[in-house]
Amino acid sequence: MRKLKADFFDRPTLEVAPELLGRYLVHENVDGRRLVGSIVETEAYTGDDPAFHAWGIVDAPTGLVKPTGRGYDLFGKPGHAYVYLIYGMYWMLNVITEREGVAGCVLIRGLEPVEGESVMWARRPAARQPRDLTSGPGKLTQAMDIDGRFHRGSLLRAPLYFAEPDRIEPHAVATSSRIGITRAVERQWRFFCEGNRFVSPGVPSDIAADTRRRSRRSIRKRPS
DNA sequence: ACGAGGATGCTCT
DNA sequence: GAGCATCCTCGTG
Repeated sequence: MRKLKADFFDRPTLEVAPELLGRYLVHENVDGRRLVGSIVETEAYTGDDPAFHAWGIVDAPTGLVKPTGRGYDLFGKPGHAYVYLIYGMYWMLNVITEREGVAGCVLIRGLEPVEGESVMWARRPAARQPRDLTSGPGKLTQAMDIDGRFHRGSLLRAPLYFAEPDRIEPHAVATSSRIGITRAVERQWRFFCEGNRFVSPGVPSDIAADTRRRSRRSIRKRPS
């Protein structure tokens, strides 16, 4: 099992995101226990992307980070971690993509446990069945013991890194709109292993927006 | 099997 | 003060 190197991530984000499927995320814990998951779901975010956190500090046509941009200096450092807290509770793990100076990253949204599953059960008390352990971006960071201490760190070496398994399980790659966003919902930038139980249960944002429209209309039509 | 609502903290307006 | 790349619990069928 070889670690993925910087050149894997030093490419267009829309190439990296689907190719991460079937590859491993490995956390070598301090107590020597290894937590390993096979990636089954990812999302791409780029500089030319209104849904991206770095939108606004990026020159939209080129995707280049403006030199005046505060923070986000790590964009353009392929293979590094962009980790942030969402809803005050859950950590999201992204890996930086693209060449130097260009903004982009891939959100890891789903893992299939490969090693250390007993540790994951202990870290995820709400889990009722195996799929509850890692089927979502917030769940998998809890299970894998990933939080803000990894922000800005390298994901090319221990304790946290990506790896090429001895054999990649055959899988069909499906796409959809990304989950939980309100902008650029028409972009089909979510990639997942079709039929895999560890894909997150969320509804793609274009479908969710359509469902909301329908339910509002039915309320309006209801006689009073 | 759904659906609604709450938790909770950081960033941006 | 609002919004957020989420998850969990507790209702109702």
